[in-house]
Amino acid sequence: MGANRPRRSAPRSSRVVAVPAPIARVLVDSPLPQLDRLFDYAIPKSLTDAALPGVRVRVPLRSAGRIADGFIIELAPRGDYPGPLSELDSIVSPIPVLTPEVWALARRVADRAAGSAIDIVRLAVPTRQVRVEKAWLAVADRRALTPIAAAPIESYGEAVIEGVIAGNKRIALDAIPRVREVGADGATHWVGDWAVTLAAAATATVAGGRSAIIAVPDYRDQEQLAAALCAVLPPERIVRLDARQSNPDRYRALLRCLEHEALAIIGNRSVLYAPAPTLGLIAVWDDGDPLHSEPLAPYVHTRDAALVRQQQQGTALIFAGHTRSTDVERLVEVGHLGSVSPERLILPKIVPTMQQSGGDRLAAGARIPSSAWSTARKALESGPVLIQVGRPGYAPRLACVDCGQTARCVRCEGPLAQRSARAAPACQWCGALAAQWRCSSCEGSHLRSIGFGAARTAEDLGRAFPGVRVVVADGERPVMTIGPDPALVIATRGAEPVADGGYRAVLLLDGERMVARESLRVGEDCLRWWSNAAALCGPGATTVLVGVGGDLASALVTWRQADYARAELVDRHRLRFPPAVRVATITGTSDAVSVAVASLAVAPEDVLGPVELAAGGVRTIVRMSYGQAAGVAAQLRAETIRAATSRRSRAIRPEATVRPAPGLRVRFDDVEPFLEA
DNA sequence: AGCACGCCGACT
DNA sequence: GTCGGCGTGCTC
Repeated sequence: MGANRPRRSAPRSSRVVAVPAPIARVLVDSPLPQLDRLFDYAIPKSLTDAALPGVRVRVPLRSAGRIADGFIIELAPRGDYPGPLSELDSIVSPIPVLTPEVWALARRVADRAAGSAIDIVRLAVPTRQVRVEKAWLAVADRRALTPIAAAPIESYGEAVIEGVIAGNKRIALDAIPRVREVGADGATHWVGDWAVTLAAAATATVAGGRSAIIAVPDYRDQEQLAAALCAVLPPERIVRLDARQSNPDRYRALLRCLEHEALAIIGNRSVLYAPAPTLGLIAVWDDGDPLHSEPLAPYVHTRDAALVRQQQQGTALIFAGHTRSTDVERLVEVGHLGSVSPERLILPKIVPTMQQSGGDRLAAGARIPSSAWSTARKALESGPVLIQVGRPGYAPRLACVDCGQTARCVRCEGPLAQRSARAAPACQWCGALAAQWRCSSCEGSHLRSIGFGAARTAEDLGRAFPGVRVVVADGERPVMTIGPDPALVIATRGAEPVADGGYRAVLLLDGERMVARESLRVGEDCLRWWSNAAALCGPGATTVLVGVGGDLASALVTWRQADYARAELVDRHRLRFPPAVRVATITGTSDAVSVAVASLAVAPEDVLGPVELAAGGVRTIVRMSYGQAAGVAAQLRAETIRAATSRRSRAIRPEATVRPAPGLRVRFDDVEPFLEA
């Protein structure tokens, strides 16, 4: 940028002197990796006033033969492009919706992930809504908002969290496992204590004249946080910004973020890309939840976006949770994050129960030991009881009566399951009803169910506790809250409602099955699911963990999740597994992948693969140290562009048997396929 | 992605 | 002689 400064110093009477016609550098909205850079455009006279950095524009793009969308990133007196410049076609809206901070974040985050900045910008900036914009512009007088008074943040020692915020420190924060009642506008809500703490932290930030961004994994968490915030901040200080909103709502929220007064901005993962007036705090709740991992390219995790933005803007940073992800533990160990725990430990009462049950003859009895039964029975006298199960539906798996083989769809080989007691068995992949099912190995035609889904558990428990209300909460039928009256709440992990006053007891079922799952993160995930459920207990309530022993059970019982993460990380270091190392998953045509991998400066033992993919093409996983990652990402980006521009790969094999997706795809830090490699 | 430019075979 | 095939490369 310095090279493009005007040559002459500005004359005194600037109005009469012709300024050299400035050019606009534009980020074009195109999915093509080779267009992920700035293009210079001349600014026509009619647009000089409105052509400001951050505005959405339309520009001609020769080869696409059309007008493309884009954003002015910067203005310069002259460009370095030697050819003749095209002119900006038009300015979509005069509002600079892409702020310099968000642009810098998008660029850096995309570079780290070997992806396109525009893919991040698209998450950051919703499309323009004319009506919303007009309404916003019509509010001419933006009166100063009333100042906010900070209340002390409880339970973490005097001024500890306030010090973190004021000193722009970075910490991992252990949340307190209990529920609290918060009141706003006469109504009261029960929320996790974590929401109260983060709301208080946001308030302290806003009171200091700075904004706070808080990212939560899902809508249920967002509702809790919103309720806690409403109790301590006026509504004009709170902005919600998430993917679930309609586009007009998102645009309205974005415009509010462009105002100048400090705000508390909450939402799910993409909230990290919100513009924020003087950002002072970034907080992430439960960073181990997979919902924090962005499913769209370039697949940037909330945690990474938070770390980059913290570094760029020098804000305070809080990763809060009941458990500690190995990723956050690693950051604590390298000294990037401090660690803050509650002043006084509040431990939920947790009892592990290795299997073998009392003699209840009901089906559910087979997996609920008698001690858990009696805990539930007693607790149901005074309030709601939570039963956490592993799977939704009725029968999560079906098998052939005759040979025991898992029943599979005749069309696509997907596993069959039963949604409810009366539903016909159907394929879990393609949804086809298995009407004329025949066992593929023994020709049998009768099915039996394997395992228990939430609906089946509900049915059995309802029979065991006649007259008690039974509520099923899962991904399909979400339940946010439960009243204080006795009820059996059967919820799949992660879908547990918050109960008024907390649950009187919590039963964690199917643990054995959850632990048996093949995944790098099973341990972390299970501990997180169980801890989050146990944290919903009311005072004195008992959590029973059924059928699991060992390190996981003792980490839960002693409530020492950080110790578990530490031990887990030692193993990951020994095995060179993430997050001890970073990994890049490279997929594409066999040629493109092997050329790309060969160009990387990594040791041969860190190249895992290639493996053939069913969809065609191959996949190779490359692991690297954190120090190597920037170089590897840059190289993979160059290879992606090369694969996208040279068409030889397609021409060489016109009659290939399976047609793989053209080009090269790169994804960083996707741990799921790691074990298969 | 689209679209123009460019360098070799059948054509009025 | 030239019309047009698609392989190659660029997009301010």
